[in-house]
Amino acid sequence: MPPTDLNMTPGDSTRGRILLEAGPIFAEKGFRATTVREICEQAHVNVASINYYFGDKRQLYHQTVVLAREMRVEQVPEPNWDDTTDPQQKLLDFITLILRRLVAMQTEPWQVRLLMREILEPTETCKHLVEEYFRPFFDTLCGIVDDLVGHRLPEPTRNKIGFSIIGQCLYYRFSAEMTRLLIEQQDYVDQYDLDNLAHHIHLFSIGGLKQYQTLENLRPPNSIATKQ
Amino acid sequence: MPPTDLNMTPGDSTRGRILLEAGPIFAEKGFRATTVREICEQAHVNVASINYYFGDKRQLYHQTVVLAREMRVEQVPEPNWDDTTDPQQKLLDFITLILRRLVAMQTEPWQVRLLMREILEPTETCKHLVEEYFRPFFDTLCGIVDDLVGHRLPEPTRNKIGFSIIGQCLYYRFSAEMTRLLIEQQDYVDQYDLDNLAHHIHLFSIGGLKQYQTLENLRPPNSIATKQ
DNA sequence: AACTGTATTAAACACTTGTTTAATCACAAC
DNA sequence: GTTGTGATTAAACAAGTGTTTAATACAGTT
Repeated sequence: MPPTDLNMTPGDSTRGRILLEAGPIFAEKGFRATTVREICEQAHVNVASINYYFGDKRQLYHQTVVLAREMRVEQVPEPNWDDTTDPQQKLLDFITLILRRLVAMQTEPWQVRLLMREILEPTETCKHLVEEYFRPFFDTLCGIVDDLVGHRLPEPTRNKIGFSIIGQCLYYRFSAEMTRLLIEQQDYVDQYDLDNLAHHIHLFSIGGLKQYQTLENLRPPNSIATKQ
Repeated sequence: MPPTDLNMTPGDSTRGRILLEAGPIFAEKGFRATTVREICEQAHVNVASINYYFGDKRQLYHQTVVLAREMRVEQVPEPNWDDTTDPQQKLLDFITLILRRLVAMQTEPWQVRLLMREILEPTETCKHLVEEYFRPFFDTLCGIVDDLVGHRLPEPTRNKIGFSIIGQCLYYRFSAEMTRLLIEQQDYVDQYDLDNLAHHIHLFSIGGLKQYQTLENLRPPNSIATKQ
């Protein structure tokens, strides 16, 4: 029976080497388009090794996604807050955390690409990802929103505010390549760095949140007039 | 030489039938994972027909993307405004237009899936898409933002506001499947219908825009304090 | 009826895919 | 030294890929 390499630094063993070489390739080309032969060539192992260590290609993919999440959490740790931390500061920190960990401006680590693939086209692996990672992440954001609004919002409303904040951030990951076609290349480098973007999204979101601080905006949308 | 079917209703001819059957399959599985044999089987044509009519698989794909855009514009026409239309109403109409045409809540027409693929992983076809479709679309939004803010913003700032609005909308397309894993299935059906979402995004964005109506927030982010 | 150019077809081609097999290697235990 | 066990290998396998070819069918024209 092949070894499982739990709690070991990948890269030392043959199994770990496969994992670390497979990750970037899966991230770049997706599960289907990636060939086991390319992975094995990169890792300098025989084509049979993948089936020997992981059973099949699918289980290897699953393991790379799990590893990607673990590495990303370690690479970009959460900010440490205490009871006195200002909610506005918390929001800015949180936006910065998303941009750093999941958007990764300019650069694009393979771990990020892989996780984005799971958001866009979830496989079985994504359920694991949501429960272990995204849900606690989102709950943290909802807590900050509650503090900033100052009173209890209906859950769907609070969720939508959360999605508005996350959506602004993730735009720069999902639409990055198209955005580069849309605006001046030089502007993109100069004006869309991490701090600049975090500042804008924070400012814009604080404004959006203010709309929900007054109770009058909480009524449901009664007969919105839209054409067609 | 095979016919080109310009200005013809697809579906009548063999060529048109291939195009209409290829679209949904490319949308569902992507270019690479789609096989010409599956397309030909669906369209009840011989495997050689694709090469006969389109040259190769790639050119067929390009034509399906162009067709998808044309159909989507026709299916969801732009609202008609005049000089007296309120900018706030314009913004709501525009948000509704994005949600209808590009996000398509609940349902997911193959044309939308195909266009999203081009945003996420642009091929050569995307350049054509940006110039013919996305750029004028985005310019319209920027015009509305200008009207609402009331004074001239630096272009990168105005663009970022535009991206904040579009980002909130596209979130519900890109992260739709993951969001369904995150929140109650029933809530998603009840609380995230098109009008409800348009209302929230409109309200939230109006708040965000107000932050830029006062000139004081226009200074660059000077030394934002973020951990790590 | 013969010709012409387009449309369609079955079959073959050359190549890549994930997986399996059986042989070989390395190395510790006895 | 022999044995045994896990690691690694080259080779083969079976299925699927996009594309090409050469033959055939079918109109419309002369």
